[in-house]
Amino acid sequence: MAISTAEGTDQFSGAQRPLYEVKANLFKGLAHPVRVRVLEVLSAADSVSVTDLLADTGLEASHLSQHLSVLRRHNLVVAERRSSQMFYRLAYPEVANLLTVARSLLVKILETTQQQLVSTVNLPEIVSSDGDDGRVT
Amino acid sequence: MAISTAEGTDQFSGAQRPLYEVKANLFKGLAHPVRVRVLEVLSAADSVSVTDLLADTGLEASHLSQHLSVLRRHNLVVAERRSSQMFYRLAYPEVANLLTVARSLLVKILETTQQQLVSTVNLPEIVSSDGDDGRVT
DNA sequence: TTAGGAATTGATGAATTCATCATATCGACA
DNA sequence: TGTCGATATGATGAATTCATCAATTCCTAA
Repeated sequence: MAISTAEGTDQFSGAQRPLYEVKANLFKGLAHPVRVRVLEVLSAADSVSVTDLLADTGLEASHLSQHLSVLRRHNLVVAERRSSQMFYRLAYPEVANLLTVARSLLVKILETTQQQLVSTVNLPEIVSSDGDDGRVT
Repeated sequence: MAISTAEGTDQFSGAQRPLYEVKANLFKGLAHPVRVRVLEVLSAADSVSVTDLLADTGLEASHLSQHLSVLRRHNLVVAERRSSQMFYRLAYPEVANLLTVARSLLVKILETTQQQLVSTVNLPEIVSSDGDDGRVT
């Protein structure tokens, strides 16, 4: 097909990558519930420790870590060590914008398809730790 | 993990799907260069025929069709038959917004990571048909 | 009423992503 | 300096997505 994939799959593989490939790759980075959840949590707080994220998501540490690694690789988050813990935050406020706009679109779509939105409050097994008021982001 | 996947992978599988899963699923629908490209083309025109999309992308018909099917399943586009041809358009203008916001984020990211944006004009094998001036969307 | 163009569907192997487990690194502090 | 808590990395099989090819449906016009 016309759309080359020869230059690699991240967004750093040389100058000649078409925008739509880079864009698709960005969406790939967002295309997992755990990663979306993490970004939502980070959108609502300046900086969150991995420990807190573990509590929030109920994930196994290595599993979360892999998803954080994906988010880092996509330059969506940045990590910083503070003494013994790692803290993550959004790399750019625009990441939160993207989630917000995605949500608006979803509202439209779900309205039309007769679905009801469910806030994150009633969700199975997401342990709500302090600071998380369950608001829909 | 805490995040259930038992309810299916589209956005229609019952009311109890957490927002972050639905959102992740939306991003999955966008996570392919062909689909992004198609949405970009549709963002710039009211309605485009499959024939034109074929010319634009250089894809094999069945391949394009599968991606169009994904976009339909995700409610991102709607199809309409006009005599012998199928015409596609964005299901909601918000779809275009999402692409625009994604682009802004990408500009930020690529600025930081020293990458240069490349317009779609110089891309290999994308046949530029009438109406497509190669502008970056 | 059938031939042909336009588009979709189905099937298949290849490639990618995911979840899980085991192991490794890094830093604080005893 | 050795050990423990915190996090990351590596390896593996399972699941999903992709690309390609063949077959099918739908429409139009001869």
